[in-house]
Amino acid sequence: MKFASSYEPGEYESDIYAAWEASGIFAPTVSTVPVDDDGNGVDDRLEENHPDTYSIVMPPPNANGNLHIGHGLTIALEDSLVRYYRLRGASTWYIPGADHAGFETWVVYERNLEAQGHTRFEFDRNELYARVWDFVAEQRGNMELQLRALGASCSWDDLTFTLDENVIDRVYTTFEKMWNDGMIYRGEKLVNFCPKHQTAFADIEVEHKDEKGTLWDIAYDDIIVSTTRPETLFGDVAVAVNPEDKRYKDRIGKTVHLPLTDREIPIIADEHADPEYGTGAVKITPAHDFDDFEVGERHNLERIQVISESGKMINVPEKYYGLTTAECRKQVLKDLEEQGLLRGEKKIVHSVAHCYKCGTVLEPTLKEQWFVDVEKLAKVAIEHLENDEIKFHPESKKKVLINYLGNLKDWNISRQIPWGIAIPMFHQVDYESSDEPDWVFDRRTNLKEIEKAGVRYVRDEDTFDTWFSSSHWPIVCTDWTEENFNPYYPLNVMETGADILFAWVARMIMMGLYVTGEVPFKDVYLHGLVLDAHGQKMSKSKGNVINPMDLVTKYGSDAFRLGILRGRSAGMNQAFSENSVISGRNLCNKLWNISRFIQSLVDEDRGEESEVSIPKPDYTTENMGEDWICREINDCLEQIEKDMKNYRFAEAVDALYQTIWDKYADWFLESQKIYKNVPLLKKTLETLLIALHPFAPFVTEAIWQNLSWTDGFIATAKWPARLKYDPISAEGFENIRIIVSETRGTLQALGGTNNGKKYGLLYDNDSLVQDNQMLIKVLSKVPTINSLNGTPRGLRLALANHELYLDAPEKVIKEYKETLTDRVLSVGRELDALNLRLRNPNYVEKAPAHLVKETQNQIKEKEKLIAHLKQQIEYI
RNA sequence: GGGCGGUUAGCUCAGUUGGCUAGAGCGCGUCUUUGACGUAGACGAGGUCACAGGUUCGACUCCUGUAUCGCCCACCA
Repeated sequence: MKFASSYEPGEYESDIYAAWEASGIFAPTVSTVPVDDDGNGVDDRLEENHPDTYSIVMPPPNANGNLHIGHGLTIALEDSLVRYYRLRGASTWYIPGADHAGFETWVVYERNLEAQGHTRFEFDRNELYARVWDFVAEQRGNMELQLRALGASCSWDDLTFTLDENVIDRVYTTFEKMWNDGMIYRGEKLVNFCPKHQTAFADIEVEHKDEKGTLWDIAYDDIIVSTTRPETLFGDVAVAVNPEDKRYKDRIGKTVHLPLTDREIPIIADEHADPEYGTGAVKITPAHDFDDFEVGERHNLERIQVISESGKMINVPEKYYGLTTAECRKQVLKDLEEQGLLRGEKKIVHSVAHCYKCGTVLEPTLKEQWFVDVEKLAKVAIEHLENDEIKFHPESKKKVLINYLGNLKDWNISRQIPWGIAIPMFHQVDYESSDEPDWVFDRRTNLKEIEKAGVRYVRDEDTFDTWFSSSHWPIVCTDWTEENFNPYYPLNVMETGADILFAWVARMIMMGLYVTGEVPFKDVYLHGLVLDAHGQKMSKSKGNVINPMDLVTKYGSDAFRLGILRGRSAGMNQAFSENSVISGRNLCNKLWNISRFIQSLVDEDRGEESEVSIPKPDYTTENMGEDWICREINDCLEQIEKDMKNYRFAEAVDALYQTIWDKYADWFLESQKIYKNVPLLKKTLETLLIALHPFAPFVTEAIWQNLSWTDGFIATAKWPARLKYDPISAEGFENIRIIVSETRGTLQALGGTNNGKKYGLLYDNDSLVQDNQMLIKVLSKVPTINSLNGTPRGLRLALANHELYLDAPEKVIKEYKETLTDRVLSVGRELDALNLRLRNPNYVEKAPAHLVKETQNQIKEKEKLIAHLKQQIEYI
């Protein structure tokens, strides 16, 4: 037997994936190389007769890491789209990637290095780069196996690593263009610097946390300033007061004595000083505070660096030299206290910048770095966004993004870590010796030193911010070039986490427009965070992390995918629990058993068929149940098509659950236990399997391979066309469903056990019941169904339009009287509400006619029902 | 301070131009060895749609306000 009594995903999944991969079906069918079939020199794909393309790039997971739950969601979403469009006949290109994860990987590597008793300073940059490369190569591969286990139908030959040559080439080309366009500049600015990791960060990488701190009041002569960082006073170059502040008006332009030193510093007027806060006077330290830096710019003040990159005091009186900032603060406070200059302290809560990786407090540090002037980039991006060239899901994120771009500051792209793409800039060694520029662009970053026009240049040691290269992702993955038309660019959709809207999506849009002149993708779908079952953020410290691979092993890949897609909508953080995966597993098993059952009917049927080979008969519908299921399946297909277009994954999955389980299995298949229509069973099963395949690729393929009549892979099947059926007959089946449900419900309500076995059904003068008596009997599990000849007897079922009785004894019926009375009351209330609505002249006048008519019909039905119920009560 | 989002059943969530008796999954209760499936089937209980106003014939849906939870950005000497 091919079909075991339950579906065991572990027995099928890896073989199925291997078969898919070996057959090459994940590769796109339309190439990126121009095609000129008719020799007219024009790429023929520009015309309409070629298949559609569908392209999507995977946000590259860390090359040497493992997949976490967010990746699981990413793959479930993206692969469902890709498989769906593949079934719809598009040339799909799902491009996998691997991220060198510059900083992340570096942190892990440096930790290893330190564990072995080494430090980064023992090696030069090239050596370190080579060592990390080997480290990553050793660890690599895990995540790729995990992507396969999740069923990702990506084109493995096209896997792009963020340090691949073509990526670096493209990044250098862009950088060169920007350099020539004057958009790159080297500036000494304050940067967020992590003293532990010895690198700077972009604003976006900084994590702000509220912390308790102290605000000290210090006397600078007669002016009291407030500060949370007394140790930086050695870097003070001014005291600022608000120009409107009357208290200090006549002091502006004068000087005060800087405590603990012999320096005089000026009192300046600047809006930055808030008269309401503290004493209204602020010390200005341009080298160690972002606001002060700007004040310094405005007033052309000196920048005195008093904290080194390793966090030690420099350029300070000898007493303080070499102390850590914490030690220095203590000493300064002590000395001020002794001199009577410390005038007060207050506990406050303020937000402090931390390294998002190690939690160390970031030190604003003066550094020479490469910056991208983002003004033009942001402006162009905003124009295209406002022009609606990219559709966002959820829609609201577009506004958020435009708002962000409107306030963007210049982008620091220098990082002081060796693991990354080297910045292709070289500076002159001997500045005096030539008129050549100080800095030159050159791609030969494998060299430390180059010579140009007889001048020696040395390479900048820094590497690019990863987001600078990542922002090229749609361009590099699709092999976009300046020369050729590329049918895969722009991407159809960019699917990624809402948390990197600014860091990644914003930059891809700016870079895509800058490099290609086009937006890099047509749609953006952003998913929220996967939270634990109680809506809490997953974290190692809380111990509530769910590993997707554990769930795949336990319940199967399909179960995981179905489970994580359910109840999820774009942009929303959503809780996730094992329960939803269990429910997915159950659906897979259900479908498996449906298929097993149908295969057994097909096997039986074959024996009875004549041996003469006649053309394969198409299916036809022969009764109401068959017409009905065709209608329901068609509705389901329509729903899925609409949902996929709008990225409503959960709704599509829901529609499939309901159709397969509540309709196909519970009603149609049950009815087929009496009337078998094997061609239709085959056709409908195929349809449902294909429709579910994007979401549950493995079980549908496993079934497809086990069925006796199907060919090829379901993964490359054709999306089903609508089924043919008789709509009037289909609607008729709804009556049967009402009759059966009412019968079942009444049997349960009668009290006692196993009533279904005890009481038969009687009908009077009802052709629908007469024509379908077998079906009604079997579905409602009554022992008999007969025409009532003569006086009605038993319990009349509460159906407005059908004369149907349960042949129960009087005693049982009497006990049911109360239930009937309750029912009359409740139907009565519904009737009152309907009547009220209809008695409102405004409703009758203004509501659409079909609604009014519907209300009238409902009233008729309810009235009839009440009459029947009352009649029954009296009869008892 | 600016912005965004949530508040619907015990839990997690749907509810798409305002219109059938507000739905699903899980959980809960009762019953059931039925031509596949107990990872199942049948039936059922459970909701003042956060609150207060407003618009409308009609509001979970639109508007205003309040409460509450959460996120993002900026600022915090």
